[in-house]
Amino acid sequence: MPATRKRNIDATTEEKILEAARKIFTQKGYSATRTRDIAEEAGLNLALLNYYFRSKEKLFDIIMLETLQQFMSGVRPLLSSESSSMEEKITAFVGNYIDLLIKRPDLPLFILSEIKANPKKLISKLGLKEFLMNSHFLKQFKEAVKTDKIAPVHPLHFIMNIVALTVFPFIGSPILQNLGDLNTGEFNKLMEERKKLIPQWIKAMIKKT
Amino acid sequence: MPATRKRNIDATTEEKILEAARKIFTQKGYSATRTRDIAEEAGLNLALLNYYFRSKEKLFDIIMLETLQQFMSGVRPLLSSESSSMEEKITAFVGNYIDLLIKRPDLPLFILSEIKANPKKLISKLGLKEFLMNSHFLKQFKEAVKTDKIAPVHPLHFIMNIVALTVFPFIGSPILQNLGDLNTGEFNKLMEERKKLIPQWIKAMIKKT
DNA sequence: ACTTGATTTAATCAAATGATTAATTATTTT
DNA sequence: AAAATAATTAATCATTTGATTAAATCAAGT
Repeated sequence: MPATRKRNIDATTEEKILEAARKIFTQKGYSATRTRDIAEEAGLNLALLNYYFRSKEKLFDIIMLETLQQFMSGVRPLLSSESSSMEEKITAFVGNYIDLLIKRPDLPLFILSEIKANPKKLISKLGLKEFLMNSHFLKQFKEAVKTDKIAPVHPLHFIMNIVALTVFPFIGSPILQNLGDLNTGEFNKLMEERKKLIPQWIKAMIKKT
Repeated sequence: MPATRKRNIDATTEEKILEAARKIFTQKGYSATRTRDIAEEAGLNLALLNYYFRSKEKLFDIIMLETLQQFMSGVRPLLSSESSSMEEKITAFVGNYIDLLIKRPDLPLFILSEIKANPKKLISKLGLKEFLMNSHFLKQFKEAVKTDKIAPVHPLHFIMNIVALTVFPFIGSPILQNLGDLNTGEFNKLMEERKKLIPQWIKAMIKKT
């Protein structure tokens, strides 16, 4: 019964497994990771994975839930705020995500691949829809369209564009780094630049012509 | 020896295998597809895969090469043309890709996932670098920066942005369709809109402020 | 019709892989 | 210290999976 174990010194076996699973799963995806890879990465006996987490799938579910929450947690309060302008929200959103993605660049491809493999199971766990639909951010956008301050397009275009400009470079980084002869440090410097640039670009895009 | 076989009526077993492999590989990726899935999809005995293509990996290599070529073929002549303006090239590029991706929406995630799993093997086969670096398109961009017609940013930002706005919606479509309560037809209609919108947006983005 | 070679099938193999077991070691409780 | 419980290990299972084999079927040339 690992759930109520006694020994609990140092970072614990359980945490080692989670850490290794996090690394391997996000790196290779569910199908391509072998439980043995995780055990080896953690420096532990294979049987311990099942002792602590019952199965590969259960372990994966934990990692995936945790990952989705991490991916959403930063953005919720940020887009809900009633006291910030739409532009401020965009700047905060972009800055927040680029910081996260510089630290964990393989999150987007991991999440999108697994959602494609299992949309029903995962999309609800993202909980994006319920949240975004009622967000102050969306209200501000619709209001700006209504009062003729910005060009009228489907809100989804607007959201797609912000996310695309922010997230896509990390999904395409192997190609893009190769294309620009950039090492990871140089690439990240470009991403840092985008924190300022994307809000400016978005602003220019939505301006009425 | 399938290479010099006699019988060759109807679309041939070989083509059936390729068709099935194309479908399953692009749908699930290399690791998650079982050779048995392909055989079943093709309605053929499993042993035929190896009879015709030697191994799962060799079959995959054929599909992947074909896919990368399809992904690049349209764009090469288009960005090389000496007789079109930069704006015209962007419009042609976006239109070309959105048409392709409406037909084959899972190409981008497939390609990007497999490149991540095996960058060395695949990036060279894309052959993007050699091509883009010498393209008329890039020359036009640099010239426009130099003559102060557009805002000076790293060319990679510019390329990222065009590709991101065009391709990302298809990568994120499960989430985006859910978010907007759209069926595939409605989603595609939005993508059609983007053929006109993206060039306008790009134009606005690069305008000097 | 017969022979030859290509194609197809059913059966099977060997390795990989997720999972379990039984024994061992370590820690906590009494 | 002894007993009880928890954690760990090595060995093994059962299934899946990519691949092969040997026999059967089919088409074309003679």
